[in-house]
Amino acid sequence: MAYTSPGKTREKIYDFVRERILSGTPPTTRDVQRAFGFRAVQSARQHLEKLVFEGKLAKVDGRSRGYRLPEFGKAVPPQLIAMLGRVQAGELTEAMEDPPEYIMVQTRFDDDELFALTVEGESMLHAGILPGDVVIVRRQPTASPGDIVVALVGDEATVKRYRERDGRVELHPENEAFDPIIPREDGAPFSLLGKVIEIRRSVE
Amino acid sequence: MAYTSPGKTREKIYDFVRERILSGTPPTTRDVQRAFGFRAVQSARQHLEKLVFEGKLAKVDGRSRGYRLPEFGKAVPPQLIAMLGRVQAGELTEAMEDPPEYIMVQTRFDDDELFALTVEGESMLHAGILPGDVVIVRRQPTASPGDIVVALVGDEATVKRYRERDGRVELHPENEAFDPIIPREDGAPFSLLGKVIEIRRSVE
DNA sequence: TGACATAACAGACAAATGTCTGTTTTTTGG
DNA sequence: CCAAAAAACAGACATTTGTCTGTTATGTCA
Repeated sequence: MAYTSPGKTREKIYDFVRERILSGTPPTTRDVQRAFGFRAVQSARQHLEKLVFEGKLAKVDGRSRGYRLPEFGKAVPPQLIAMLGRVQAGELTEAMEDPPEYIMVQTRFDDDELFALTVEGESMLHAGILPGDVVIVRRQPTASPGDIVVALVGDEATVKRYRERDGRVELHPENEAFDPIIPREDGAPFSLLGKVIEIRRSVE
Repeated sequence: MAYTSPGKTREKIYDFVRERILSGTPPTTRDVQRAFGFRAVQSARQHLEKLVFEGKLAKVDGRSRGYRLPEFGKAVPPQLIAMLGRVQAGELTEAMEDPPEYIMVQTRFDDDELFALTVEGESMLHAGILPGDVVIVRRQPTASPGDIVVALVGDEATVKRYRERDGRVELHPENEAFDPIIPREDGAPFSLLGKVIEIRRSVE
């Protein structure tokens, strides 16, 4: 490879490695070599080791594809969580799609206490939650008044604002066209699935 | 390792591998061997290959740590994009925070044509965009009527609905309390920064 | 019980990958 | 221009990892 001014190529290598780590497969030393057209492995290795020395990359010695992003030590690591779909027999199951879909989130919660769901209906319009929005939910059996929660009412998953009134749970829509759900009153089986911690909308 | 009934161990291996892939480092055959206490590499390999055959895992032959989640072949790779902050001298610059903040997105667009921004104000309330929401924006100099765009009006970045009327550009809020902005009329310098492609809200 | 499929083991080779020593070329900065 | 630093190259060895052939043990099911 042609000679470049100090740091120039290193920066590109950093970008390349970062990209690869984020996409799920850290590169091997020779991956980097090939990607940059080095004629010697050592050229790639030198840059990589320097990046580690500078603290811009971390590394597990001796293991293949051992480069990591250091900031993930302290910062919130990205996690993939499953998109859940239909409601079946009283519980949410993975969507029908054969390849189950995942979305990437960054939270301090553990990924197995999280799931995501596509919102149907306009009952939370005034809370800024529209049909088609994806909500990311943390599984928890209880909630605090004011929380936006996902609950199973009958065999339908629904997103509502959690309230308490006279010691009873109430699920409030945020749209005048809908009525509050007062679980024990209308006899529908009720269970709290979790609390909404993030909302996403794609508008391409 | 003790003998187990058919499929039993295989299922656990699948969970193990999936976990490892999701957490960023696919395991090696011998990682699996060790994790399950097999005394032969082939034991692990046999299970892994069968999982691939069943379609539950995908694999890049010959490469180290070559196991993948099958759905990931086509999925969009995640990217980190910069959170932009204040408006300075007519253009958006990176927020003051020393460690520049990044957020992870998955889109088909290139990461250097994307940026993210925190929404201030309630002018897009009825479009489900609240103060504090993060919008992910694709830089583009033009837009189509109906798009939600980010524009620089004066020296303030603003999120509005893009409209055209009599061949003139209009920026419409979605909240009666605000008035449309008709750029060339009130003489304020105007430039279109880009189009909003995603909205995110954290509600922890 | 016996035939068959599956699970697990043994040992080895080959390819990929990490690592090393030393040299040459180019850039940088005074 | 010169010395020092950085970049790139060359070639090799060691370890890790993928892969293979064949064998033994255990579970399944009629």
